[in-house]
Amino acid sequence: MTARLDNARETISASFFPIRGRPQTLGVVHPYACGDQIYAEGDPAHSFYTVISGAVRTVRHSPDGRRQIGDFYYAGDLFGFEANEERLFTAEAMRPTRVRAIRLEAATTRAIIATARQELSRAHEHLAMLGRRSAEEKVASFLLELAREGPIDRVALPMSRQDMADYLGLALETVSRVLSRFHEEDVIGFVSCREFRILKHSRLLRLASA
Amino acid sequence: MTARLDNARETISASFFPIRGRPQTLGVVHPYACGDQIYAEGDPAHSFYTVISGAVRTVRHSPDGRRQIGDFYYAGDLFGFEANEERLFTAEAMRPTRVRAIRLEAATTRAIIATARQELSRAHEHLAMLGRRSAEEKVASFLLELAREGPIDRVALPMSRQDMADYLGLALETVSRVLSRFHEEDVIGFVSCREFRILKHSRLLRLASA
DNA sequence: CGCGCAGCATGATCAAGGTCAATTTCCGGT
DNA sequence: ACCGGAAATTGACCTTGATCATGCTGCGCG
Repeated sequence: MTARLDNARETISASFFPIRGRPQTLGVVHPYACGDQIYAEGDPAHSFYTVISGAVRTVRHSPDGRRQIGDFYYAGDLFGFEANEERLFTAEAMRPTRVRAIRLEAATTRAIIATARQELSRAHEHLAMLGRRSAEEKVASFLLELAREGPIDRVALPMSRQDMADYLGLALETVSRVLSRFHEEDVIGFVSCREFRILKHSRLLRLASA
Repeated sequence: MTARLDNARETISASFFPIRGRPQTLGVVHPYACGDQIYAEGDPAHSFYTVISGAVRTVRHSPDGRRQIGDFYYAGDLFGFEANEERLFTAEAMRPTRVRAIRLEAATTRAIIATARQELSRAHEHLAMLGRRSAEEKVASFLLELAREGPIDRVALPMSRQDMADYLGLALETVSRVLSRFHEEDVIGFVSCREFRILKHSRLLRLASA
């Protein structure tokens, strides 16, 4: 999310992941196919996870079927630290994904705090994103967020329009329309509908106005 | 930051929470008048806090002046645990308030995790509140939330309509209108404009449909 | 005791974005 | 290469809630 977060991530990796070839003794690796549940809302929360490869989303359904996405997680990200005994969100693989599950009892306090920090940081960013902002602003900052690491051309959109919509609190069609408008105005270009490049970075920044 | 937390772990032993009547020696008590800043966006985050009495809100301003409220905190609540080195929100007293500040180095790991968990839990609740919900649903669940502890009649609204609006991602006028409608339909009754009672609890629950 | 101000309520208007519906495009499987 | 279904785009229309404007109410204070 932020540079600081990136730092945090590296710090964690340093302390928690294999250091200089030391064997990875902690945690169990699980593979998931696209769409598989990693855990479900209501499950007991005994572990947290690191994404080895692939992509994960956390979702929550309201009784009337509306969907809210908590966050998206990619390789290197930590997820699944819950504030409560039970899961509040369901975690699903968005494509073939490998994660390492770390039981809370087995984890170091330091790793737990690091995970909590990252989750909190993400939640706060997401909060700021949802409050009183226009569809254009939401989509623009979302695209910029995606493009943070990696080159500005050929940024992947690992999620569907529906996922983006449920993350941003918009309708699928609105997301699509805003993307089309950005394309129209050559702010972004589409390689395919799941991959874009930023053509006018400063313009996009202005549109996001975060 | 990580280094500091690490230190904290070693510094442990002095348990922060009152365990079996042992006096709380840790932390410094600060009094604030209504409107005072406890900390500001951008400040270094070296402490977290417990509310002794009064009420606190955390706020964030976007460049164009829009305001987003992170959360409201009352007596007994913990707040001010940041995922980053710097404060992302400003904390302000909403009326005469006393807080206890605990420096991170002085805090136990346990207290830090407890704070992080509470903050994360609140952020997630708030997230679910902001995504794709109608004004009525937002206001209804907010009122129910306020009434959670304490009796159903005479629930205090410690914040202004503007604060409620900035918390829910609505305009002040919308909040006012929805409250009026609830009043109209005898779902709630107003003692004064800052104090209400729930008349039709089940109806309010249905309106919230969380 | 009334003045003045801040907070709240309410009314009229309008635009952003949601909804419904029809195509079109993208892909994977045979 | 072709087909079929899912995902994405696009259009027409309508609802929700924002905005602007005005009036009301409670309350601190000279």
